[in-house]
Amino acid sequence: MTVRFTEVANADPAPQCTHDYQVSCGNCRLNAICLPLALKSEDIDQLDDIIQRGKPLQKSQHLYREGDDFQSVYAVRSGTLKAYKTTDDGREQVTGFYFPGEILGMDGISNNSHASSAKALETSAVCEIPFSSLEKLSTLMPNLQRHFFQLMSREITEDQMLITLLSKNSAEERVTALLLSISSRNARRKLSATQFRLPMSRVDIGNYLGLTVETVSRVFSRLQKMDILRVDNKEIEILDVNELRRLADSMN
Amino acid sequence: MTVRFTEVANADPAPQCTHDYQVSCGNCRLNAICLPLALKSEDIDQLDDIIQRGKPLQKSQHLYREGDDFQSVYAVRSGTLKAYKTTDDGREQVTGFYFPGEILGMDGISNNSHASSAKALETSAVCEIPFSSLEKLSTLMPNLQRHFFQLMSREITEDQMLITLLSKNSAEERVTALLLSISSRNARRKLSATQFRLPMSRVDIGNYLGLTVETVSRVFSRLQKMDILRVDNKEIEILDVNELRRLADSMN
DNA sequence: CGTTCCATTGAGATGTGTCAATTCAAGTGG
DNA sequence: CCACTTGAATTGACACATCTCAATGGAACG
Repeated sequence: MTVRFTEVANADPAPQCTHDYQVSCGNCRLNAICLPLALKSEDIDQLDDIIQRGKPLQKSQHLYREGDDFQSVYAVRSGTLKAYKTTDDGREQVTGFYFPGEILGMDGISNNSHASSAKALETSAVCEIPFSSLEKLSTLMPNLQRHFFQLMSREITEDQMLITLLSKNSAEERVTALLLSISSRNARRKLSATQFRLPMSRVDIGNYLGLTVETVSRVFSRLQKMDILRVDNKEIEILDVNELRRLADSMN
Repeated sequence: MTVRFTEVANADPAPQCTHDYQVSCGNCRLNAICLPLALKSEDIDQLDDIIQRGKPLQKSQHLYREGDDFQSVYAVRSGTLKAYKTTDDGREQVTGFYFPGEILGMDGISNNSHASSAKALETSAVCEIPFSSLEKLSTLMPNLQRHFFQLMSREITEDQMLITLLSKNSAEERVTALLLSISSRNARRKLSATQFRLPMSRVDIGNYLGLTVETVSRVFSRLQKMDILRVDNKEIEILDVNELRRLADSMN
Protein backbone atom coordinates (compact mmCIF):
# COMPACT_ATOMS: atom_id res chain seq x y z
CA MET A 1 0.00 0.00 0.00
CA THR A 2 1.80 3.04 -1.25
CA VAL A 3 0.65 6.49 -0.29
CA ARG A 4 2.02 9.48 -2.19
CA PHE A 5 2.66 12.86 -0.73
CA THR A 6 4.13 14.15 -3.91
CA GLU A 7 1.86 17.16 -4.19
CA VAL A 8 2.93 18.55 -0.84
CA ALA A 9 6.55 17.63 -1.12
CA ASN A 10 6.95 19.20 -4.52
CA ALA A 11 5.43 22.49 -3.50
CA ASP A 12 9.00 23.78 -3.88
CA PRO A 13 9.69 26.02 -6.86
CA ALA A 14 10.51 23.25 -9.27
CA PRO A 15 13.20 23.91 -11.85
CA GLN A 16 10.82 23.01 -14.64
CA CYS A 17 8.98 26.34 -14.34
CA THR A 18 12.02 28.10 -15.75
CA HIS A 19 9.87 30.61 -17.61
CA ASP A 20 9.67 32.46 -14.32
CA TYR A 21 13.40 32.64 -13.57
CA GLN A 22 14.19 34.71 -10.54
CA VAL A 23 16.02 37.65 -11.93
CA SER A 24 16.48 39.64 -8.76
CA CYS A 25 17.04 39.16 -5.06
CA GLY A 26 14.43 41.81 -4.43
CA ASN A 27 11.58 39.65 -5.63
CA CYS A 28 13.00 36.26 -4.65
CA ARG A 29 10.70 34.21 -2.47
CA LEU A 30 13.68 33.21 -0.38
CA ASN A 31 15.19 36.57 0.35
CA ALA A 32 13.98 36.53 3.93
CA ILE A 33 16.25 33.62 4.75
CA CYS A 34 19.04 34.27 2.29
CA LEU A 35 21.74 36.90 1.91
CA PRO A 36 19.78 40.13 1.40
CA LEU A 37 18.33 39.93 4.90
CA ALA A 38 18.89 43.23 6.69
CA LEU A 39 19.87 45.14 3.61
CA LYS A 40 18.24 48.31 2.39
CA SER A 41 16.62 48.06 -1.01
CA GLU A 42 19.24 50.13 -2.83
CA ASP A 43 21.87 47.85 -1.30
CA ILE A 44 19.99 44.82 -2.53
CA ASP A 45 20.20 46.22 -6.02
CA GLN A 46 23.97 46.42 -5.76
CA LEU A 47 24.11 42.87 -4.48
CA ASP A 48 21.90 41.82 -7.34
CA ASP A 49 24.43 43.13 -9.78
CA ILE A 50 27.18 40.79 -8.66
CA ILE A 51 25.07 37.66 -8.36
CA GLN A 52 25.08 35.25 -11.26
CA ARG A 53 22.11 32.99 -11.76
CA GLY A 54 23.32 29.88 -13.47
CA LYS A 55 21.63 27.09 -15.29
CA PRO A 56 20.10 24.31 -13.20
CA LEU A 57 22.27 21.45 -11.98
CA GLN A 58 21.09 17.97 -12.80
CA LYS A 59 20.93 15.32 -10.14
CA SER A 60 24.41 14.13 -9.05
CA GLN A 61 26.15 16.94 -10.90
CA HIS A 62 28.85 18.74 -8.96
CA LEU A 63 28.66 22.41 -8.12
CA TYR A 64 32.31 22.33 -7.13
CA ARG A 65 34.83 19.74 -6.06
CA GLU A 66 37.28 19.49 -3.22
CA GLY A 67 40.45 21.24 -4.29
CA ASP A 68 38.82 23.44 -6.90
CA ASP A 69 39.88 27.06 -6.87
CA PHE A 70 37.60 28.99 -4.63
CA GLN A 71 35.83 31.75 -6.51
CA SER A 72 32.32 32.00 -5.17
CA VAL A 73 29.87 31.02 -2.54
CA TYR A 74 26.44 29.79 -3.57
CA ALA A 75 22.88 30.27 -2.44
CA VAL A 76 20.49 27.43 -3.12
CA ARG A 77 17.50 28.61 -5.11
CA SER A 78 15.76 25.28 -5.56
CA GLY A 79 16.54 21.63 -5.00
CA THR A 80 18.99 20.25 -2.48
CA LEU A 81 22.74 19.74 -2.38
CA LYS A 82 25.05 17.78 -0.18
CA ALA A 83 28.57 18.80 0.79
CA TYR A 84 31.10 16.10 1.45
CA LYS A 85 34.77 15.53 1.95
CA THR A 86 36.75 12.57 0.70
CA THR A 87 39.06 11.08 3.30
CA ASP A 88 42.59 10.00 2.51
CA ASP A 89 41.51 6.42 2.10
CA GLY A 90 38.78 7.33 -0.36
CA ARG A 91 35.70 7.23 1.81
CA GLU A 92 33.15 10.03 1.88
CA GLN A 93 32.07 12.13 4.79
CA VAL A 94 28.90 14.11 4.21
CA THR A 95 29.27 17.40 6.07
CA GLY A 96 25.97 19.03 5.31
CA PHE A 97 22.76 19.21 3.35
CA TYR A 98 21.75 22.52 1.82
CA PHE A 99 18.14 23.52 1.17
CA PRO A 100 16.72 26.53 -0.68
CA GLY A 101 17.75 29.81 0.90
CA GLU A 102 20.90 28.35 2.45
CA ILE A 103 24.46 29.30 1.58
CA LEU A 104 27.27 26.89 0.88
CA GLY A 105 30.90 27.03 -0.13
CA MET A 106 32.22 29.15 2.70
CA ASP A 107 34.71 26.52 3.74
CA GLY A 108 36.76 27.42 0.69
CA ILE A 109 37.67 30.89 1.90
CA SER A 110 40.49 29.92 4.21
CA ASN A 111 42.70 28.35 1.55
CA ASN A 112 41.30 29.82 -1.62
CA SER A 113 40.38 26.27 -2.50
CA HIS A 114 37.24 24.33 -1.72
CA ALA A 115 37.68 22.09 1.31
CA SER A 116 34.73 19.93 0.31
CA SER A 117 32.73 18.94 -2.75
CA ALA A 118 29.13 19.88 -3.40
CA LYS A 119 26.78 17.71 -5.42
CA ALA A 120 23.13 18.10 -6.35
CA LEU A 121 20.86 15.50 -4.77
CA GLU A 122 18.12 16.40 -7.26
CA THR A 123 17.71 18.95 -10.00
CA SER A 124 18.74 22.18 -8.33
CA ALA A 125 19.40 25.80 -9.09
CA VAL A 126 21.86 28.05 -7.32
CA CYS A 127 22.83 31.72 -7.29
CA GLU A 128 26.55 32.19 -7.61
CA ILE A 129 28.05 34.99 -5.55
CA PRO A 130 31.62 35.79 -6.61
CA PHE A 131 33.52 36.15 -3.40
CA SER A 132 35.88 38.91 -4.47
CA SER A 133 32.91 41.07 -5.41
CA LEU A 134 31.23 40.20 -2.16
CA GLU A 135 34.36 41.23 -0.28
CA LYS A 136 34.55 44.57 -2.06
CA LEU A 137 30.89 45.20 -1.53
CA SER A 138 31.25 44.28 2.13
CA THR A 139 33.78 47.02 2.76
CA LEU A 140 31.22 49.47 1.40
CA MET A 141 28.19 47.99 3.13
CA PRO A 142 28.84 47.25 6.81
CA ASN A 143 25.49 45.50 7.03
CA LEU A 144 26.51 43.05 4.37
CA GLN A 145 29.83 42.42 6.04
CA ARG A 146 28.08 41.77 9.31
CA HIS A 147 25.53 39.51 7.69
CA PHE A 148 28.23 37.44 6.12
CA PHE A 149 30.17 37.18 9.35
CA GLN A 150 26.96 35.95 10.90
CA LEU A 151 26.38 33.38 8.18
CA MET A 152 29.83 31.95 8.70
CA SER A 153 29.39 31.97 12.44
CA ARG A 154 26.14 30.08 12.05
CA GLU A 155 27.90 27.48 9.95
CA ILE A 156 30.34 27.07 12.82
CA THR A 157 27.66 26.66 15.44
CA GLU A 158 25.80 24.20 13.26
CA ASP A 159 28.92 22.14 12.77
CA GLN A 160 29.37 22.17 16.51
CA MET A 161 25.86 20.86 17.00
CA LEU A 162 26.64 18.04 14.64
CA ILE A 163 29.85 17.34 16.55
CA THR A 164 27.87 17.04 19.75
CA LEU A 165 25.33 14.81 18.05
CA LEU A 166 28.01 12.49 16.72
CA SER A 167 29.92 12.46 19.93
CA LYS A 168 27.16 11.93 22.44
CA ASN A 169 24.00 10.61 20.91
CA SER A 170 22.59 7.24 19.97
CA ALA A 171 21.54 6.24 16.49
CA GLU A 172 17.92 6.98 17.31
CA GLU A 173 18.73 10.44 18.60
CA ARG A 174 20.83 11.28 15.56
CA VAL A 175 18.18 10.27 13.08
CA THR A 176 15.39 12.06 14.92
CA ALA A 177 17.54 15.18 15.23
CA LEU A 178 18.08 15.21 11.47
CA LEU A 179 14.38 14.75 10.80
CA LEU A 180 13.52 17.62 13.12
CA SER A 181 16.14 19.79 11.47
CA ILE A 182 14.71 19.13 8.03
CA SER A 183 11.23 19.66 9.37
CA SER A 184 12.05 23.09 10.77
CA ARG A 185 13.94 24.13 7.67
CA ASN A 186 10.85 23.21 5.68
CA ALA A 187 8.69 25.24 8.01
CA ARG A 188 10.96 28.22 7.51
CA ARG A 189 10.17 28.01 3.82
CA LYS A 190 6.45 27.73 4.56
CA LEU A 191 6.34 24.09 3.61
CA SER A 192 4.83 21.32 5.63
CA ALA A 193 6.76 20.54 8.80
CA THR A 194 5.18 17.12 9.09
CA GLN A 195 5.11 15.72 5.57
CA PHE A 196 8.04 15.85 3.25
CA ARG A 197 10.24 13.95 0.87
CA LEU A 198 13.81 13.25 1.92
CA PRO A 199 16.01 14.38 -0.93
CA MET A 200 18.94 12.26 0.20
CA SER A 201 19.46 8.52 0.23
CA ARG A 202 19.74 6.36 3.32
CA VAL A 203 23.43 6.03 2.56
CA ASP A 204 23.85 9.80 2.70
CA ILE A 205 21.88 10.04 5.93
CA GLY A 206 23.97 7.34 7.53
CA ASN A 207 27.15 8.88 6.27
CA TYR A 208 26.20 12.31 7.59
CA LEU A 209 25.20 10.90 10.98
CA GLY A 210 28.11 8.50 11.35
CA LEU A 211 25.92 5.42 11.01
CA THR A 212 25.60 2.56 8.56
CA VAL A 213 22.70 2.33 6.14
CA GLU A 214 21.38 -0.65 8.01
CA THR A 215 21.24 1.19 11.29
CA VAL A 216 19.44 4.13 9.71
CA SER A 217 16.96 1.77 8.14
CA ARG A 218 16.37 -0.01 11.42
CA VAL A 219 15.76 3.27 13.23
CA PHE A 220 13.19 4.28 10.63
CA SER A 221 11.47 0.93 11.04
CA ARG A 222 11.49 1.23 14.81
CA LEU A 223 10.10 4.75 14.77
CA GLN A 224 7.39 3.59 12.41
CA LYS A 225 6.50 0.69 14.67
CA MET A 226 6.22 3.17 17.54
CA ASP A 227 3.70 5.19 15.49
CA ILE A 228 5.94 8.23 15.61
CA LEU A 229 6.67 8.24 11.91
CA ARG A 230 5.17 7.01 8.72
CA VAL A 231 7.90 6.00 6.30
CA ASP A 232 7.37 5.15 2.67
CA ASN A 233 10.76 5.09 1.08
CA LYS A 234 11.75 8.77 0.96
CA GLU A 235 8.34 10.07 1.89
CA ILE A 236 8.16 10.89 5.58
CA GLU A 237 5.20 11.81 7.69
CA ILE A 238 5.77 12.82 11.30
CA LEU A 239 2.82 11.47 13.27
CA ASP A 240 3.92 12.47 16.76
CA VAL A 241 6.18 15.51 16.83
CA ASN A 242 6.32 15.72 20.60
CA GLU A 243 7.44 12.16 21.00
CA LEU A 244 9.99 12.71 18.22
CA ARG A 245 11.33 15.77 20.03
CA ARG A 246 11.51 13.84 23.26
CA LEU A 247 13.56 11.14 21.56
CA ALA A 248 15.88 13.62 19.91
CA ASP A 249 16.44 15.70 22.99
CA SER A 250 18.40 13.13 24.84
CA MET A 251 18.79 9.92 26.73
CA ASN A 252 15.54 8.55 28.08
CA MET B 1 60.05 5.98 37.45
CA THR B 2 58.91 9.47 36.67
CA VAL B 3 60.59 11.45 33.94
CA ARG B 4 59.93 15.15 33.65
CA PHE B 5 59.83 17.15 30.47
CA THR B 6 58.83 20.30 32.26
CA GLU B 7 61.61 22.45 30.88
CA VAL B 8 60.59 21.82 27.30
CA ALA B 9 56.87 21.93 27.88
CA ASN B 10 56.97 25.20 29.74
CA ALA B 11 59.06 26.94 27.15
CA ASP B 12 55.85 28.85 26.49
CA PRO B 13 55.78 32.47 27.63
CA ALA B 14 54.67 31.72 31.16
CA PRO B 15 52.31 34.20 32.81
CA GLN B 16 54.67 34.57 35.74
CA CYS B 17 57.11 36.69 33.76
CA THR B 18 54.59 39.51 33.74
CA HIS B 19 57.27 42.15 33.92
CA ASP B 20 57.58 41.70 30.17
CA TYR B 21 53.89 42.09 29.25
CA GLN B 22 53.29 42.13 25.53
CA VAL B 23 52.15 45.63 24.85
CA SER B 24 51.85 45.51 21.09
CA CYS B 25 51.02 43.12 18.30
CA GLY B 26 54.04 44.40 16.45
CA ASN B 27 56.50 42.84 18.85
CA CYS B 28 54.41 39.82 19.88
CA ARG B 29 56.14 36.52 19.34
CA LEU B 30 52.90 35.08 18.02
CA ASN B 31 52.03 37.65 15.41
CA ALA B 32 53.03 35.35 12.58
CA ILE B 33 50.17 32.98 13.40
CA CYS B 34 47.66 35.39 14.89
CA LEU B 35 45.53 38.21 13.58
CA PRO B 36 48.15 40.69 12.31
CA LEU B 37 49.28 38.23 9.68
CA ALA B 38 49.38 39.92 6.31
CA LEU B 39 48.95 43.42 7.65
CA LYS B 40 51.21 46.36 6.95
CA SER B 41 52.91 47.81 9.98
CA GLU B 42 50.81 50.98 10.10
CA ASP B 43 47.73 48.76 9.95
CA ILE B 44 49.05 46.70 12.82
CA ASP B 45 49.30 49.85 14.88
CA GLN B 46 45.62 50.54 14.27
CA LEU B 47 44.76 47.00 15.24
CA ASP B 48 46.86 47.40 18.33
CA ASP B 49 44.76 50.33 19.43
CA ILE B 50 41.57 48.32 19.65
CA ILE B 51 43.02 45.28 21.35
CA GLN B 52 42.72 45.04 25.10
CA ARG B 53 45.25 42.98 26.99
CA GLY B 54 43.60 41.73 30.12
CA LYS B 55 44.86 40.17 33.28
CA PRO B 56 45.70 36.47 33.21
CA LEU B 57 42.97 33.88 33.71
CA GLN B 58 43.55 31.35 36.43
CA LYS B 59 43.03 27.67 35.78
CA SER B 60 39.36 26.75 35.37
CA GLN B 61 38.26 30.37 35.19
CA HIS B 62 35.84 31.21 32.42
CA LEU B 63 36.64 33.63 29.65
CA TYR B 64 32.97 33.67 28.68
CA ARG B 65 29.97 31.45 29.15
CA GLU B 66 27.37 30.09 26.81
CA GLY B 67 24.64 32.67 26.50
CA ASP B 68 26.81 35.63 27.49
CA ASP B 69 26.44 38.70 25.34
CA PHE B 70 28.91 38.54 22.51
CA GLN B 71 31.26 41.51 22.57
CA SER B 72 34.68 40.30 21.55
CA VAL B 73 36.73 37.55 20.08
CA TYR B 74 39.91 36.52 21.85
CA ALA B 75 43.44 35.61 20.85
CA VAL B 76 45.30 33.28 23.17
CA ARG B 77 48.58 34.81 24.30
CA SER B 78 49.70 32.07 26.66
CA GLY B 79 48.22 28.98 28.24
CA THR B 80 45.38 26.89 26.82
CA LEU B 81 41.62 27.12 26.81
CA LYS B 82 38.85 24.73 25.99
CA ALA B 83 35.53 25.63 24.42
CA TYR B 84 32.51 23.55 25.29
CA LYS B 85 28.77 23.49 25.01
CA THR B 86 26.37 22.19 27.61
CA THR B 87 23.68 19.93 26.22
CA ASP B 88 20.05 20.15 27.27
CA ASP B 89 20.52 17.33 29.72
CA GLY B 90 23.49 18.98 31.37
CA ARG B 91 26.37 17.11 29.82
CA GLU B 92 29.36 18.83 28.29
CA GLN B 93 30.65 18.66 24.77
CA VAL B 94 34.15 19.98 24.29
CA THR B 95 34.27 21.61 20.86
CA GLY B 96 37.85 22.75 20.74
CA PHE B 97 41.16 23.43 22.42
CA TYR B 98 42.86 26.76 21.85
CA PHE B 99 46.62 27.27 22.02
CA PRO B 100 48.68 30.47 21.90
CA GLY B 101 48.19 32.38 18.67
CA GLU B 102 44.74 30.93 18.05
CA ILE B 103 41.48 32.84 18.02
CA LEU B 104 38.31 31.82 19.81
CA GLY B 105 34.85 33.16 20.34
CA MET B 106 33.78 33.47 16.73
CA ASP B 107 30.77 31.25 17.25
CA GLY B 108 29.13 34.10 19.10
CA ILE B 109 28.80 36.34 16.06
CA SER B 110 25.72 34.76 14.56
CA ASN B 111 23.42 35.44 17.50
CA ASN B 112 25.26 38.17 19.35
CA SER B 113 25.54 35.67 22.15
CA HIS B 114 28.21 33.07 22.82
CA ALA B 115 27.18 29.64 21.61
CA SER B 116 29.71 27.94 23.84
CA SER B 117 31.68 28.52 27.02
CA ALA B 118 35.43 28.99 27.22
CA LYS B 119 37.46 27.97 30.23
CA ALA B 120 41.17 28.13 30.99
CA LEU B 121 42.83 24.74 31.31
CA GLU B 122 45.81 26.37 32.98
CA THR B 123 46.86 29.91 33.80
CA SER B 124 46.35 31.73 30.52
CA ALA B 125 46.43 35.18 29.04
CA VAL B 126 44.31 36.42 26.16
CA CYS B 127 44.05 39.50 24.00
CA GLU B 128 40.51 40.76 23.78
CA ILE B 129 39.44 42.10 20.40
CA PRO B 130 36.15 44.01 20.60
CA PHE B 131 34.17 42.80 17.64
CA SER B 132 32.46 46.06 16.77
CA SER B 133 35.84 47.77 16.48
CA LEU B 134 37.14 44.87 14.44
CA GLU B 135 34.16 45.20 12.12
CA LYS B 136 34.73 48.92 11.63
CA LEU B 137 38.42 48.44 11.07
CA SER B 138 37.66 45.67 8.59
CA THR B 139 35.69 47.98 6.34
CA LEU B 140 38.74 50.21 6.21
CA MET B 141 41.32 47.47 5.83
CA PRO B 142 40.33 44.90 3.20
CA ASN B 143 43.27 42.74 4.24
CA LEU B 144 41.96 42.49 7.75
CA GLN B 145 38.49 41.68 6.52
CA ARG B 146 39.85 38.96 4.35
CA HIS B 147 42.02 37.59 7.11
CA PHE B 148 39.07 37.39 9.43
CA PHE B 149 36.93 35.66 6.82
CA GLN B 150 39.75 33.19 6.46
CA LEU B 151 40.00 32.60 10.18
CA MET B 152 36.30 31.82 10.37
CA SER B 153 36.51 29.61 7.35
CA ARG B 154 39.37 27.72 8.93
CA GLU B 155 37.28 27.19 12.03
CA ILE B 156 34.62 25.66 9.77
CA THR B 157 37.03 23.32 8.02
CA GLU B 158 38.51 22.27 11.34
CA ASP B 159 35.10 21.49 12.73
CA GLN B 160 34.44 19.44 9.61
CA MET B 161 37.61 17.49 10.16
CA LEU B 162 36.46 16.73 13.67
CA ILE B 163 33.07 15.66 12.31
CA THR B 164 34.78 13.23 9.99
CA LEU B 165 36.97 11.97 12.80
CA LEU B 166 33.99 11.36 15.06
CA SER B 167 31.93 9.83 12.34
CA LYS B 168 34.40 7.48 10.75
CA ASN B 169 37.35 6.73 12.94
CA SER B 170 38.20 4.30 15.69
CA ALA B 171 39.24 5.31 19.18
CA GLU B 172 42.88 4.76 18.29
CA GLU B 173 42.63 6.95 15.21
CA ARG B 174 40.90 9.74 17.06
CA VAL B 175 43.46 9.88 19.83
CA THR B 176 46.41 9.76 17.47
CA ALA B 177 44.86 12.46 15.31
CA LEU B 178 44.55 14.74 18.32
CA LEU B 179 48.13 14.08 19.34
CA LEU B 180 49.36 14.91 15.87
CA SER B 181 47.29 18.06 15.81
CA ILE B 182 48.78 19.23 19.09
CA SER B 183 52.22 18.26 17.88
CA SER B 184 51.95 20.35 14.73
CA ARG B 185 50.48 23.30 16.58
CA ASN B 186 53.45 23.14 18.91
CA ALA B 187 55.81 23.03 15.96
CA ARG B 188 54.15 26.12 14.52
CA ARG B 189 55.11 27.92 17.70
CA LYS B 190 58.66 26.61 17.48
CA LEU B 191 58.18 24.20 20.35
CA SER B 192 59.02 20.55 20.36
CA ALA B 193 56.80 18.48 18.10
CA THR B 194 57.70 15.28 19.91
CA GLN B 195 57.72 16.17 23.59
CA PHE B 196 54.99 18.14 25.25
CA ARG B 197 52.63 18.35 28.16
CA LEU B 198 48.95 17.84 27.51
CA PRO B 199 47.16 20.79 29.06
CA MET B 200 43.83 18.98 29.19
CA SER B 201 42.62 16.07 31.26
CA ARG B 202 41.76 12.62 29.93
CA VAL B 203 38.13 13.46 30.55
CA ASP B 204 38.40 16.47 28.26
CA ILE B 205 40.18 14.46 25.60
CA GLY B 206 37.53 11.76 25.73
CA ASN B 207 34.78 14.30 25.69
CA TYR B 208 36.26 16.10 22.69
CA LEU B 209 36.78 12.86 20.80
CA GLY B 210 33.49 11.26 21.70
CA LEU B 211 35.08 8.57 23.85
CA THR B 212 35.00 7.64 27.50
CA VAL B 213 37.96 8.34 29.78
CA GLU B 214 38.62 4.65 30.06
CA THR B 215 38.91 4.20 26.33
CA VAL B 216 41.31 7.14 26.02
CA SER B 217 43.42 5.72 28.79
CA ARG B 218 43.48 2.30 27.19
CA VAL B 219 44.56 3.77 23.87
CA PHE B 220 47.43 5.59 25.55
CA SER B 221 48.49 2.38 27.24
CA ARG B 222 48.29 0.45 24.00
CA LEU B 223 50.31 3.05 22.08
CA GLN B 224 52.88 2.98 24.82
CA LYS B 225 53.10 -0.78 24.70
CA MET B 226 53.66 -0.50 20.94
CA ASP B 227 56.62 1.84 21.61
CA ILE B 228 54.98 4.60 19.63
CA LEU B 229 54.47 6.84 22.60
CA ARG B 230 55.89 7.42 26.00
CA VAL B 231 53.16 8.49 28.38
CA ASP B 232 53.74 9.77 31.87
CA ASN B 233 50.47 11.22 33.01
CA LYS B 234 50.18 14.43 30.95
CA GLU B 235 53.72 14.34 29.64
CA ILE B 236 53.85 12.86 26.19
CA GLU B 237 56.78 11.85 24.08
CA ILE B 238 56.21 10.70 20.55
CA LEU B 239 58.74 7.97 19.85
CA ASP B 240 57.65 6.97 16.37
CA VAL B 241 55.97 9.78 14.44
CA ASN B 242 55.65 7.81 11.24
CA GLU B 243 53.88 4.95 12.89
CA LEU B 244 51.64 7.43 14.69
CA ARG B 245 50.78 9.08 11.40
CA ARG B 246 50.08 5.73 9.86
CA LEU B 247 47.66 4.89 12.66
CA ALA B 248 45.92 8.25 12.46
CA ASP B 249 45.58 8.22 8.73
CA SER B 250 43.06 5.46 8.54
CA MET B 251 41.96 1.91 8.88
CA ASN B 252 44.80 -0.55 8.71
C1' DC C 1 48.69 12.38 56.23
C1' DG C 2 44.35 12.22 54.93
C1' DT C 3 41.41 13.92 51.19
C1' DT C 4 40.33 14.54 46.62
C1' DC C 5 40.81 14.27 41.95
C1' DC C 6 42.58 11.96 38.04
C1' DA C 7 44.24 7.97 35.63
C1' DT C 8 44.61 3.11 34.93
C1' DT C 9 43.01 -1.56 34.52
C1' DG C 10 39.74 -5.46 34.49
C1' DA C 11 35.36 -7.96 33.54
C1' DG C 12 31.15 -8.00 31.58
C1' DA C 13 27.16 -5.70 28.93
C1' DT C 14 25.43 -3.68 24.73
C1' DG C 15 24.71 -0.85 20.65
C1' DT C 16 26.12 -0.67 16.29
C1' DG C 17 28.89 -2.63 12.51
C1' DT C 18 29.51 -6.47 9.25
C1' DC C 19 27.96 -9.85 6.20
C1' DA C 20 24.42 -11.88 3.61
C1' DA C 21 19.90 -12.59 1.76
C1' DT C 22 15.57 -10.63 0.21
C1' DT C 23 12.40 -7.25 -1.39
C1' DC C 24 11.19 -3.25 -3.82
C1' DA C 25 11.34 0.53 -7.33
C1' DA C 26 12.80 2.32 -11.52
C1' DG C 27 14.50 1.97 -15.77
C1' DT C 28 15.85 -0.34 -20.22
C1' DG C 29 15.53 -3.00 -24.18
C1' DG C 30 13.43 -6.74 -26.66
C1' DC D 1 3.97 -4.88 -22.20
C1' DC D 2 6.93 -8.02 -20.19
C1' DA D 3 11.52 -9.84 -18.83
C1' DC D 4 15.75 -8.23 -17.24
C1' DT D 5 18.97 -5.37 -14.93
C1' DT D 6 20.37 -2.24 -11.52
C1' DG D 7 20.51 0.32 -7.39
C1' DA D 8 18.25 1.35 -2.95
C1' DA D 9 16.14 -0.21 1.18
C1' DT D 10 14.95 -3.60 4.50
C1' DT D 11 15.69 -7.42 7.65
C1' DG D 12 18.19 -11.06 10.20
C1' DA D 13 22.18 -13.28 12.54
C1' DC D 14 26.39 -12.67 14.48
C1' DA D 15 30.79 -10.19 15.81
C1' DC D 16 33.24 -6.80 18.05
C1' DA D 17 34.63 -2.16 19.62
C1' DT D 18 33.48 0.68 22.95
C1' DC D 19 30.72 1.63 27.09
C1' DT D 20 29.50 0.66 31.88
C1' DC D 21 30.51 -0.57 36.35
C1' DA D 22 33.84 -1.35 39.81
C1' DA D 23 38.23 -1.52 42.00
C1' DT D 24 42.89 0.16 42.45
C1' DG D 25 46.76 3.24 42.11
C1' DG D 26 49.01 7.68 42.03
C1' DA D 27 49.64 12.71 42.24
C1' DA D 28 48.50 17.10 44.13
C1' DC D 29 47.14 19.80 47.95
C1' DG D 30 45.91 21.49 52.19
